[in-house]
Amino acid sequence: MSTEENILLAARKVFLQKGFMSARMQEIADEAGINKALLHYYFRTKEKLFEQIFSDAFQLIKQSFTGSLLNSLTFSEFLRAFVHAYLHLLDQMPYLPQFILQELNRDSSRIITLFEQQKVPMSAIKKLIATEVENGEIIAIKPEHLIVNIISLIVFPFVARPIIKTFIFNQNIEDYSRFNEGRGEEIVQFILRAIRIPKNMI
Amino acid sequence: MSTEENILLAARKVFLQKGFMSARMQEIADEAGINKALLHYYFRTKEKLFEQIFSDAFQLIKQSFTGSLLNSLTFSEFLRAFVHAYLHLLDQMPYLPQFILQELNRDSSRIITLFEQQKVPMSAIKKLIATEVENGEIIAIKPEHLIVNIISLIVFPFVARPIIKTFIFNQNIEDYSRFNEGRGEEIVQFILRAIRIPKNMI
DNA sequence: AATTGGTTTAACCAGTTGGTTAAACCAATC
DNA sequence: GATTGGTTTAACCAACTGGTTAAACCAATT
Repeated sequence: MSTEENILLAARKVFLQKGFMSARMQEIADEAGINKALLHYYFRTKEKLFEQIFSDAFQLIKQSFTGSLLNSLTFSEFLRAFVHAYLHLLDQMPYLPQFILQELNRDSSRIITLFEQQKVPMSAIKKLIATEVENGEIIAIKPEHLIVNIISLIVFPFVARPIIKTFIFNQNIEDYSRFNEGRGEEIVQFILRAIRIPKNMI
Repeated sequence: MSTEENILLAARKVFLQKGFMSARMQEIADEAGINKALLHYYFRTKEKLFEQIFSDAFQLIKQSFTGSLLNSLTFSEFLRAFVHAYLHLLDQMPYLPQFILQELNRDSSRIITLFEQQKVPMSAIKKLIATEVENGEIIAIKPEHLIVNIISLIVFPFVARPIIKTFIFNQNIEDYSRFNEGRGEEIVQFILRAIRIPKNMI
């Protein structure tokens, strides 16, 4: 592993857990097993190093979205693919959402740069949903609400992990991990029930 | 308004927007229209001032939960009351969730103190849900999942506001505020549809 | 008139941070 | 064997932070 990759790996770990403000260049150097001078030798400033970590992190999320979209013809196909792809990513990087949200709230002007760099095919999924509504496959729902609902159900439990662990599971780790195991299918079924056409054959 | 209240108001504004680490005592003093010396005269340290803001903030959330629970006999009553009470609170303090989550992720040991101070009647709502499941009023669902789902749908859009504004609404403020207006009933109906018993009278 | 308590001003301290620099070191390459 | 480039060490700087202090100020109270 090259020194540069080594630094990026260490920086990702520190930045994701601490955020930009609380992250310390010294800690990144320690984590990478090098010294601070060499850190600045590779990435001149903290800001430059952070930029790379941040845009890489966002791209990971984007990919789980676009990937699921490309491989799906129906909405329910997309839903199941996306939920599991996203959850799989978050299992490996549980600090990812809080990191992204924290930094976007800290400096919301950053999102403009991000928006131009990383084009997310939002109109495609909106269209897919709208079409299924028109065809009577799912109930009438605004695509924006449905999209927000999906992402909320997936992401929020990770952002609120400490609070859920404590106030809902009383710090019982077993109960909590059992909850997490079934979470994916629970989300999929919950959403499918909420948007299916009721069969009122009275 | 007393100086103390004045300081607390200013501190709340700054802490909620910036978080503990990024908040500056000087900025709080400026916001309160006083100087830094007087700030330390009232609240000896930054930590002490923060503690008060934080526990006050958490209490507000707790109250919208317990209040809705006390005034409801059925789950759907609780659901509608809670969703609207919570959203009403967040309309006034949109930075509240991100603040709480950020600080709990920064120092998760803080949550233990919080848990002992602020007892949240979680078992009551769990029981209410379990009873309705047994009585066949709603579909079989684990209370933990349902509770997490409710809170996710309410809170997440506030935490992810900049990202939703940009990637879903293309910075179109009108579309976004129209989305927010209908959000409360959208959440209620979405959940009710997801947990109702299907009437399969074939 | 004297006292009191909230308040301001301004300077200061110690600690930490991101960043820089110069010198030496060392292994691979030429 | 000389050169080169990555690397370390250690010291340093300027800026900023939370916090303290002493002195003066001022309005209300006694």
